[in-house]
Amino acid sequence: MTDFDVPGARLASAQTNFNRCLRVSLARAHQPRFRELSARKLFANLDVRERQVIAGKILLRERDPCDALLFLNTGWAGKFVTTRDGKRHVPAMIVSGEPCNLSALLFEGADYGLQMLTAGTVLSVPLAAARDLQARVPQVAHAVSSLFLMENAILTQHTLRLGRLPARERLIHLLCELSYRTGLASGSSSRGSSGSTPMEIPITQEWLGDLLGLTTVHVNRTLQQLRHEGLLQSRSHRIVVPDVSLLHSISAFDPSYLLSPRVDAETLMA
Amino acid sequence: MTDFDVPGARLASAQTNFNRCLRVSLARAHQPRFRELSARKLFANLDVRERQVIAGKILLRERDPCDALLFLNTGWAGKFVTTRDGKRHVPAMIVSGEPCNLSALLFEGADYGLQMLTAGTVLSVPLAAARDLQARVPQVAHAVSSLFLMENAILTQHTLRLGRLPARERLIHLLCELSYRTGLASGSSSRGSSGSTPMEIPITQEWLGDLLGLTTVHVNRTLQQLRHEGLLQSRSHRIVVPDVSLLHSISAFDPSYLLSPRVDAETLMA
DNA sequence: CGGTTCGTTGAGGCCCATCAATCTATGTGG
DNA sequence: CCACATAGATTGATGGGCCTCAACGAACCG
Repeated sequence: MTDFDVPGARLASAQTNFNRCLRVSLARAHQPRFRELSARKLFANLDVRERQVIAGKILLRERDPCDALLFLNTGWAGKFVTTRDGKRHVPAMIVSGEPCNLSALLFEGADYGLQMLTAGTVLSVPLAAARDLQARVPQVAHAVSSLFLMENAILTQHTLRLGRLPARERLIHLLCELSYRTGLASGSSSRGSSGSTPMEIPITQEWLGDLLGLTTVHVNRTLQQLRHEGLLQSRSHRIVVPDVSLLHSISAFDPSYLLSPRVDAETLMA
Repeated sequence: MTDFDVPGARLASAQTNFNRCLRVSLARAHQPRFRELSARKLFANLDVRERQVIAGKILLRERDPCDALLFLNTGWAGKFVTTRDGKRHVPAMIVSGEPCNLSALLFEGADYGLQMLTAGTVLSVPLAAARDLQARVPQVAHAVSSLFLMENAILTQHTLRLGRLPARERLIHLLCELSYRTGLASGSSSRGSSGSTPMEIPITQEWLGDLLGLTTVHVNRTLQQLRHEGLLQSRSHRIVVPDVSLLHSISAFDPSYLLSPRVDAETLMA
């Protein structure tokens, strides 16, 4: 159950990875200006640490105070809360490149826990420094708002899934969203050819259930159904979607909430 | 279906009402410094308009562009989205004093519609001016982030309701949240005495269903159950909770996500 | 007073939860 | 190298919460 700072040579790249995370997050929020802005100017003096963590590692306990802003550099993680009757609820997944505890910037103590689903690496920025930057640099403040907005859009869609979709559609809709968040949207196959776009999600059926408001038993049966339809395969700890575009074609998934044109940061900063 | 700018004498108070809305929003987000900061200094030159609107008025249509930042001054409103199969989903309610379309600050076009549940008044700030302010004044940027965070926390709790609670608890939990958001928390009876705290919510059972992921039929039956338990009365368009503290006592509702101490703005602005 | 919206009630059925057992994969220690 | 432990996946039986369809009553409004 140990994890450790990445030593030596890899430490030098912590700063680089942090910038990459910010670029990923902000590019996803369509703030193109930040791709260049952030890297050199804004975060040059930050004390970014990179940590390797094992699968199952709890990065943050519910209601624990926290003195760092975390980004997930590689791997998969999830937020969780424990209800009074002992059940677990998962309000959100976190994929690589996304911020983990944005609320820490404004809120003392997270209202959720944070656990790794896989092994991976986590970047951390001292909270005081991050807050200072947010307060002093308008571009940073704007970037923070953009990230909050993205989380809001994702949460809003999640309420739609939970409130309005039956299990099968709930699952498909989630998989579609994750395909976009991991950058594997159907049309954007990196090769120009018309090859299928595979996606692999390292998640247990228990996590899926807690995320989708279903029991593991029903998640299992729903997965079987989708397996029989040829939409996915599932092994232990793992769901494989051989062709993401197939999912998109049958789900009428509208990714605009993840992609819509935002106000260009440039016009705001002028 | 007409609505109009408030003429003459009342127009003069638009600015005042806007400041009140900001104070309400930010005080709720525990940013005490803003109570004084915002009123005179920050928003002095904004062209705030106040509009009276009738019940049922659609303030914003889904996917419509929008050129104003809206605050709900008085009355009740709700966000809604229409699913592909024609059903309506309600991701959030808006009570007086809360921002309506925060996302407009960063996002071209809302991804939800906005409708009044009651008659009321709406304050609007030209979007360009609001964005300018957000970009130039760190305090405003920080305030915006605070408001996003508050929405975020409310959405997160909503996913817990939808994903983990049965109809009865879902409804009670919602009522508890609304009691806090309207400032009618059980303990905070304005008179020091131990009188009961009543709350009145002007909402139809159809809206409740679309908000809680239930059918109107089942909302109706659940309300009947709570009525028989003496927890509430419901008339047409209206739910009355005679004693909010009763609800709180049976629901184990934890309002910390609405109340927890935030980072004081003062320390950030120093 | 007629139309429209909202609320209410009943019958029937399905989706999904619950309970419980079995199976598999993985890892661990003797 | 095997017995054992553990976590996750799978399967079946049963039941209940909530949906669906449909009709009627009640309140509101022009």
